[in-house]
Formats: sequence, C-alpha cells, structure tokens
Amino acid sequence: MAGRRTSTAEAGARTTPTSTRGMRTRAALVAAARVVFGRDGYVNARIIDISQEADVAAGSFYTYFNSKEEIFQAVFEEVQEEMLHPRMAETGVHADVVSAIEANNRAYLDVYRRNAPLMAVIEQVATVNDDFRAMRLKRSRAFTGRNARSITRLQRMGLADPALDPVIAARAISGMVSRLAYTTFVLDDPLPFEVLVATTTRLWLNALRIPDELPSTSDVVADTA
Amino acid sequence: MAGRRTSTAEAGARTTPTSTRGMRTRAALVAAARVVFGRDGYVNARIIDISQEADVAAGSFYTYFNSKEEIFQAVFEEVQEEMLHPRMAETGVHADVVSAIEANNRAYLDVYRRNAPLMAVIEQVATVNDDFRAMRLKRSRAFTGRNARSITRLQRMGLADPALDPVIAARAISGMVSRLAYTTFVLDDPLPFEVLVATTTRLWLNALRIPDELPSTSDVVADTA
Amino acid sequence: MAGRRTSTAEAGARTTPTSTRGMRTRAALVAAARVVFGRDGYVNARIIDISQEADVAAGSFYTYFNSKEEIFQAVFEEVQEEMLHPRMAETGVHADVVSAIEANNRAYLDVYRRNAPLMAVIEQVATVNDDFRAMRLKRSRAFTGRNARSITRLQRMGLADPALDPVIAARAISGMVSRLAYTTFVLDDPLPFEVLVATTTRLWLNALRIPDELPSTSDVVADTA
Amino acid sequence: MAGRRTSTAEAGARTTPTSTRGMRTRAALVAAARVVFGRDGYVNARIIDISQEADVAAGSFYTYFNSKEEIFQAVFEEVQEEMLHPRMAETGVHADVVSAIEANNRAYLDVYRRNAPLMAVIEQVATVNDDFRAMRLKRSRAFTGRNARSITRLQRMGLADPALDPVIAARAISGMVSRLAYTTFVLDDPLPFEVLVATTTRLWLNALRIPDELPSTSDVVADTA
DNA sequence: CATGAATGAGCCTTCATTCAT
DNA sequence: GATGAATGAAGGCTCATTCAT
Repeated sequence: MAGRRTSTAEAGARTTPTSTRGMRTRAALVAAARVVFGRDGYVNARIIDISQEADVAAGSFYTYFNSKEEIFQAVFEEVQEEMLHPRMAETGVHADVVSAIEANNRAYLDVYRRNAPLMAVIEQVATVNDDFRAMRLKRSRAFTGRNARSITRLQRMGLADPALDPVIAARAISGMVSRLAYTTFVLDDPLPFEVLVATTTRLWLNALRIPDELPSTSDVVADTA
Repeated sequence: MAGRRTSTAEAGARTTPTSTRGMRTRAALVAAARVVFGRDGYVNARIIDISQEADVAAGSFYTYFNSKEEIFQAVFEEVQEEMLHPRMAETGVHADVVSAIEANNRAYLDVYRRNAPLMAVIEQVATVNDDFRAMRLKRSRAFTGRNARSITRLQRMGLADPALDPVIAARAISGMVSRLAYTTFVLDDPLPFEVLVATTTRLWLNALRIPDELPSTSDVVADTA
Repeated sequence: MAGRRTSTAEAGARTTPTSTRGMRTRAALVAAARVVFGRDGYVNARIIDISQEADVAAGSFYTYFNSKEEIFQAVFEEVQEEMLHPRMAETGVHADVVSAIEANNRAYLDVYRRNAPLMAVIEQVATVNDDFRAMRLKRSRAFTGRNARSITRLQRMGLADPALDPVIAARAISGMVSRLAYTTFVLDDPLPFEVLVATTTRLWLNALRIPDELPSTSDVVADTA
Repeated sequence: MAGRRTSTAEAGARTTPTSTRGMRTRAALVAAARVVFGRDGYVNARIIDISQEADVAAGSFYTYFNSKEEIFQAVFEEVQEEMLHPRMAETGVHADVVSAIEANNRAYLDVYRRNAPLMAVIEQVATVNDDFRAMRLKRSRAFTGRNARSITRLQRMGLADPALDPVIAARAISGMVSRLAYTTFVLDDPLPFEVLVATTTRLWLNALRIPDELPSTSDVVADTA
C-alpha cells in the first residue's frame, strides 16, 4: 500500500518544546515576529524575514509554527496580555465616575501608544484574515457589553442621558477612543497626550450627559475596544 | 519580473484612451475591480481576477493601468465621488443645527452601508500602502478641519462646551461615526439603521453639549471622515 | 471583506488552450514528460526537469497541468491509446484459436517492448499513488473479464480444461504474460523475441489444455493486462 | 545537507552495536521500519516516522543506519528469511510431483498473503532503486534457474512438454504465481485461498503438460520468484 | 487595441542529516 | 549511546508583467 501522505504532512501541531534551548528559540522567533510585523505589516512580512531577524535558519521556523498566521496568533496573545494588564498605576479604585473614566482612557491610550506599530498590524490582520476578524469582533463585543451595562446603570441612577440606546452608545464611545488612538498613533497625526486624555474623557462624559459634579461611585466601568 | 513586495509600477503612465472601445474596456476594468476588491479585498485581489471579471485578456489590463495600486486609485476616486455627493435628498439647508447634523449622519451612514465592501477595502489599503495611508490622512484632516471650525464657531456662540479642544473633538466625533459604521457594516455587527442615526446624532450633540432647543442656524457643518 | 483566497487558488483545472501555440507547448510538455518519466521514473521526476526538457519556463508547466500526477495522467492516456491500438498488422481475424492467441501475445509483447521504460513507470505509479492503483485494477479487471468469458466458452465447447476456475485462470494467464514482459523488458533480462512469443503462446494453450489440433474458430479473445 | 534525489549514504558503515541497549534500539528501528514501510510505502516513508514509531530520537537512527535504503535492506533481509523458511508444515518431501508443486504454491501464497504490505513495498523499491532492482533480478534468476533445471529433467523423463524452452517457461510460470499473489493480496482483488492454490497448481501442471497420473518422484523443485 | 501564452523571481515548506548537550 | 533542535538544500507553486501574433 502507499497512500497516507500523498502530499503535505497534515501539519501536525508544532509543540512547544520543553528544552531550554527550544524555549529560547521560540521566544526569539516571537520577538522577531513582533519586530517584523511592526515594521512591514502582516501582509508584507515574510517567514524568511522573521527567521533571519531571529537569527535562525529558515526551516527552524517550522519547528515552532506552521504559518505566519500561527506566529501572529502568538504575538497577538502577548499584546493582548499587555492590553489587559496595563503598566499604569492608575487603574485602581476611583472616587468618582469621572476619574474612573479618565484613568481608563489614559491607560488605554498609553498602551496603544506604546504598541502603536503592532496595533496597526492587528488592525490590518482583521482586514485580511477571517479568523482574526471574528476574534476581534468577539473581543469588541465583550468590552462593549460591559460598557453597555455601565451605561444602563448610570441611566437608572439618573446620571446618564436616558434617550441613548446603551448598546450603540457603548459601541460608539468605545469606538471613538480607539479610532482616535488609531489616527493619532498609527496614521501618525500627533497630539499632546494629556490633551488627548482630557478631551476623550470630557467627550465621554458629555456624550452620556453625565453631570460635572458627581456623587462618589465605583459603578462605572469604562473599557475601550 | 515578479517581485511582489514593493510595487514596481513606475512605467510610462498609461493614458486615458481616446477611442470608444478603449474607454469601454477601461470602464469595464474599473467596474470589475470594484467587484473583485469588494469580494476579495485589496491584498487578495489578483490582476488576473480583475481582467477575467472584466472579460478582458490579462495583458489588456496593462494598457490602462500599471499596477493594482493604480486601478485601486481609480476605484477609490469613484467611491470618493459618491461619498462627497450622497444621493440623499436631505443634505440641503437645515433649519437648525440638530437636523443639519442628523441629515449629515444619515447621509454618511447610508453611503457607508451601500458601499460597505469597498469601504472595508479602503480601510485595508490604508493599512497596507503608505501612499494611500497618507492620502487618507489628508482627507481626514480636511474633514476634521471643517468640523473643528464649526465647533469653534459654536463655542463662540455659547452653544458648545468651551472646555473642548476643537480639533481633537472634531477628530474624535468624526471617528466615532465612521468607526461605528465600520463595525456595523464591515465587521457585520448589525443594528437598525434609524436607531443608528438617532443615537449618533444624539451622541454628537451631547458630546458638544449643544442644548436641545436651539436657535435657527446654518452655522454647523458636520462632516465625517 | 477578505476571505476566499486565504492561501491556494483552488487549482482551477488548467484548460487545454485552443491556440496553436498553446497546443504545441502542451504537447511539448507531454513529450518531455515521457522522456523524463522514462528516464528518472515517476518518483524522481521533477517538474523542473520536465519543463526544461520541453524548453519552457518552470512556471509554464502550470499553464497546462496542476501537478506531476496530472501530467502523468496525460502520458498514461497516450500509452493506453497505443496499447489499445497496436501497430502490428496481425491483430485481425484468425483462422484458429492458436493463431489468435499468438497474434495477441505478439502484439502485446511488442508494444510492451517498445514502451518498456514507460511501462515500468506505470508499474511504479500503481505502487505509489492510490488513484492510479485503482485505475490500474479497474483496467485489469476489464481485460480479465473478457478472457474469463472466452475461457468459459472454450470450456463449454470441450476445448479447455473444465477443472479451471475461469476468472482465476484468466487472471493468472494474463499476469503470466505481463509479468514476463516486465522481467524481460523492464528488469532487463533479455530473451529472443520470437522465443518469447512462441513460449507464451504454448504455455497459454497448455495451461488451458487446448488441444494442438483445433477446429477453426474466432471464439477466443486473449487480452493481456 | 538535504539532496533527496540520489541517496548520499556513503558515510562510514554504522556497526552493529555490541551493547545490549544498542541491540535493542536497532531491533526497535527495524521493527518500526516494517510498520512504516508497510503502511506508507518506501517512497513516502520518512526517517522521522520510523524513529518515532520506534520511540527513538531522530538522530539515533543514524547510529545504526546511514539511510532509508540501508534500513530497508535490513527489513528486506528479514522478509527474505521468512520467504525462504515458510512456517508451513507441508514443505517436506512429497510422494509425487503434483503434491510437491501444490505444497510449494500453497507455501508461497501463504507467506505472500501474510506479508502482503511488505511484498508491495519490495515491489515498489525494485521500481525506484537500481541496487534493489539488480538484487531482485539476481534472486529471480536463482529461483528460475532451479525451476528451469527441474523442467529440463521432467522433459527428459517424458513428463513435460518438450516444446517448451525451460528457462522461459520457468520464468513465466514463476511469474504467473507471483503476479497472481500481487494482484490478489496487494492490489486487493480478493479470491478464496484454496481456490487460488488449486488453480495455480492446476495451471502449473497444465502449462508443462504434466500428466495427471504420475510416477512417484522428488525430482521437481517448484520455487517461485 | 486585444490577446493570452510565456516568463521567472520570489516565497513557502519539507525533511535528511548533523552536532552540541 | 541517546537526544532533539538546528540546519539549509531542494523543489513546488503563484502571479505580476511582457510581447509576439
């Protein structure tokens, strides 16, 4: 009999090796991918570039990943991790809605700024790859859902414009900030960071008609996606 | 020659043909490009696909265009044209700021919805191609500039929140709407159209703190980019 | 949207072009494939070798065929054609069973001899590729079926050993000749052609116990697979 | 180094290890090779597959063998051993030619059946590798030579058709059986075993025109290759 | 102008083989 | 001896672009 492997070897999932050397090489590849993706974008990045940047042979790439898509996945997860655990101090508990929102906006904008090239790539991939588009949409929905619930709560407390549809408002406001970050840091239309924070916060509050003077609260969650 | 990384496309500019047949072929190619770009995205679209969709030989493409980039340019200009001259009746003069903004949002969202696949492509291209990114930024700035001047005017008239930086506010609010359109029509997270119009308008007014009851005015221009 | 062509282009069946030039190139490729397959075997033949032998660029191969398997198919069909229409005069109507069988054996052995390298390749492919193995088995069965029916007829006429299972006997005898051809012409253990013809014919007759002196008949079909 | 066209494999002959561990590893590799060759065929079998099947590191393979060819050699020798010493009781001395031939056919077919996948591989290798083709031819000739001498003897005793060329007849008849075995067990066109034995025996006798009732003899050797 | 076959650079992916641990 | 990650040559395939008809 012959059969079984007429062509491709079914791309058995490359396993993360336990050996120290393997871990190091894998890490080098992911780090290199960050550089290359950030520099060339997802579409123009070549496996060869990544291997070279990582100082390994072309074939070594395939010891750890099956495709560009797969290594992007790994890079993406790293960035996600950073996004979820911003390095800023100010994400703690806040005395009032205003400073909660501001802290959140600041944190988001800061991470975005620091990872601008990769954020651009993530944006691009959502545009090119169906799987990532779906993944991205799912993540957006999660964020938006939380914000929508916050808005509903504020509306019930009489603190937010009751005429607004919470879901759309949440989506719109989140989008406002992320879009602004994109324009500013990716398309590179620079603005002073603090003005950015102040204005987004102000717009956020205005948009919901949250009164300037506010009762102390920790009812608000203001995530951005 | 192959070289798919950097687009070569420097050869003698293909001229717009004088003959009727030439005009027809060129038009067929642009129309085909719309279809193919809309279906496959910019990155995945192949010259061959466009030629075939246009029922034209592969080589004929180069009679009119030097590259994918160049035919995209042509498609882009067509779409721009539509965006600037929306087919909706309501873009006339408006009695008040509110209905001016609403008409504008409605018009924008409507065009976006009708051209969703191509809007997605434009988004993708901005991501892949430096020239288009620059072009896109320039267009954004023009729109934003007008909006910023409107905001300034409203602030001077005491109708808009004076605490806002007009430029950033303009950019943020425009972005809010375009982002929402993107999510809704491209990422395909559907929402009822009228609710979309009402909510964006409301958020726009809120964000600027424009009072509900307003003096008649034609002072406001609310473009979106 | 993106999608559709994330990786391979679905390998649209290469069409046989109508243009003279195209026909010529395609023919050149098939002819080259005959040479290369005959020289290197199926497994060791490279697309590049075939293209070079045909004096065309590497990529041109794919204008006409999607794979080595596909061009082999084409070569195979040509050989089949020759096998079914041997160039020998003697395949006409025969006065008796003996000369019918002899003519058949002679024709078969002659074609085999002339196409020896390709017969070897066909043998090899049946060994490597499941589709061809199936194809080969099917063809064998067809041949064998006809022979089995002839044997049954001869048995009824009292001319062939009634103790034999016609199907197995047919398969065995056909195999005997094809195997001998393989050993002689492919493994290259040379024998005088006429002795080969005489002996196979004799063995064939003996095996079925067909008497030496025979009534005139055209009842026998003796194909070999 | 890669070079998959011509097997390199000239490095210093790996020695049979003296240590117990070494013996065990080597044996595991050969056993694994049997499995892998039988499953994937020679061409598609990869060194990695064999190592994995043997639960041994990829590099360990080269402690014992220089190439796929070399380990195949080892497997082949094992199979040869079995072919030469069939496990059937009936290969003893026989009262008459008929039962000698029948015993021989039965034994051959039985071994073939039990080793069908490997027989297929051996067939394939003869097709791909010149060294093995030569080896195979040599073995065939040895078998055939013995059979040819038996036929000559029978002819002299007036027991076999004197019109037959003993060498070709021997080759043809041996081929008949091996071919039948190939079709039945490898191409998988199944037939009842006993019918197979009876028919091959009958055909063998018929082909040589050995009379049904025979003097006792041990003059016949009927090997098959 | 149109045609469509031919070209060939470029990137991907596999896997035999080596070698430091 | 065993391990398994690293290497890199080899070949497959695609598709932008050219050019003879």
